[in-house]
Amino acid sequence: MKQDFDQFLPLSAAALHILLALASEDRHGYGIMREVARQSDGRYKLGPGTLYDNLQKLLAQGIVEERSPRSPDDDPRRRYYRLSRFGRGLLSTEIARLEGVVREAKLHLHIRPERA
Amino acid sequence: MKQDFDQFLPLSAAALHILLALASEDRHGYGIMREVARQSDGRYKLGPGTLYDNLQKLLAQGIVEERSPRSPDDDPRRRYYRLSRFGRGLLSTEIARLEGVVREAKLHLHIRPERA
DNA sequence: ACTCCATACTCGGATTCCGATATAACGACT
DNA sequence: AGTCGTTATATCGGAATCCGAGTATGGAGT
Repeated sequence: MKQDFDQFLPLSAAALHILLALASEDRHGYGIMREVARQSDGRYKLGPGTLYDNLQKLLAQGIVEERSPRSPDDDPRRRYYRLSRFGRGLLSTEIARLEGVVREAKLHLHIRPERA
Repeated sequence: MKQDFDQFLPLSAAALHILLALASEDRHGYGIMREVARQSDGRYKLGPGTLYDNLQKLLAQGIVEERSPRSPDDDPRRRYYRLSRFGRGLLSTEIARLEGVVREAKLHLHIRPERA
């Protein structure tokens, strides 16, 4: 039985980047912000409003889960999040969709070669 | 002189698909709707609200331009749009960004092979 | 003491989404 | 000529989303 990923797609830029940040490892909120900024070389920054709006929704949808802190010497303020199994499948599906978009675009954009 | 594409990125899903539809050829509004649905196999559909909101904004930003009808025997109701030079550059930049996202994601998602 | 950073979270205005609806011309058929 | 389904543009308004400013707190560095 196939899960209905489609009703969640396409992901917003914010949701996509949050899931992507969680794909490599479980992170707490502030860590997600830093990772998103890092992955985009500082070009895309998530503010706290967008982050928590999205996290709340992703939690409610079962795409992301909260996890208990790993070790007791960890900063106790931190709340950790991880991708659920469903979320991982969803992200994979979205990535496949984006590959299609990229492929389609390349057919119609003459990509100018980088200056050597 | 480098244009400041960054302030327009990331594109929303709607804007991205509209630009993508215009990358292959100039189209009128309704044609954009059909092309977007076609490219996504009917999974992503643009309603008129989203379409015209976006079109208006893209026109104001100089990303898309209006064009005169090609031939006099064309349906006179149609209003045609085309990607501006700037819009084409913007789309290219966004596609490059998305390729980075896809690459990053693949590092961390173990793609499970299709059932044989 | 003061400042900066890390961390979580709220609030509210602005923006965007998006379906319902309106309007009307076109094509095909009877 | 009339009817129906499709093509086509456009607006409206409520819902969803974005997103920066602000609040709060503790720890580290100077």
